[in-house]
Amino acid sequence: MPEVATLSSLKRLVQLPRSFYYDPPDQVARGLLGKLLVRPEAGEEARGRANAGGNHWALAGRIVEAEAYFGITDPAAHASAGKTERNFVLFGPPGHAYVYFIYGMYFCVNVSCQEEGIAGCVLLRALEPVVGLDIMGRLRTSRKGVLSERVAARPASGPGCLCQALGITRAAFNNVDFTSAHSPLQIWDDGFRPGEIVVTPRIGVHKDADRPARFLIGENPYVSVRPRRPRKTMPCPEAR
DNA sequence: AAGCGGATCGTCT
DNA sequence: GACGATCCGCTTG
Repeated sequence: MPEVATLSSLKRLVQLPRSFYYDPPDQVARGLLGKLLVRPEAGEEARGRANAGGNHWALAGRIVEAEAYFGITDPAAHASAGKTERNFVLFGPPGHAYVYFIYGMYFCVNVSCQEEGIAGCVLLRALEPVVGLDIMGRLRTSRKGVLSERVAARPASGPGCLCQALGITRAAFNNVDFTSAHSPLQIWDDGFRPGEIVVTPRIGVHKDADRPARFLIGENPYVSVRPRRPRKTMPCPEAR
């Protein structure tokens, strides 16, 4: 099912123009479902472990899950406290990559949207591999050289997994322009249109935890499968 | 199926 | 000095 194409075999590809990214985050998140996140000639820039596939390869995956973050008015958003050294990309022009480091170990990538000065964004949470499934597996291989069948089959299902599978780091990708023809990270439309779109609360979010802002393609096996957020522990009134 | 703890560190209080 | 827009492996039911 995955690995249906090489990059050059894909037809009718159109890189999303800047104008696509001016809409509000929830609208952009829906619009991104079904689009292709592409690293053209990824091997050119890859180093070390990331270069395991050789010198000339491309990676592409279909976006099947994304979350909307609503800028300074959204308590769950990184932009809620205003512009900082970390999140400045969100306040710039739309269609750029905001990459941040999380839990001391992982990266996550967002697509900035809305006009300059307005800090809306969309967190990319899961891809269906389309080009380079084998390379994605190598990039997901642990330091100990372990690559489970489960991970190899769904290497980009989760925001941290997605960045690892595509070799996305903050140093190399923060603030890159998705709309540039020469960008190392691009978003293309190949004509695919998702069927049913499902909306749920965002994953791992505690502030404004019930807001429906996570969008995914229904029935798609590559969406991240995560446990429901832990139930609040209720204090026992008898205990003192 | 769900819950936990460990790994690991930049960012902001 | 505490806390994540996470992931994985192990334990428990």
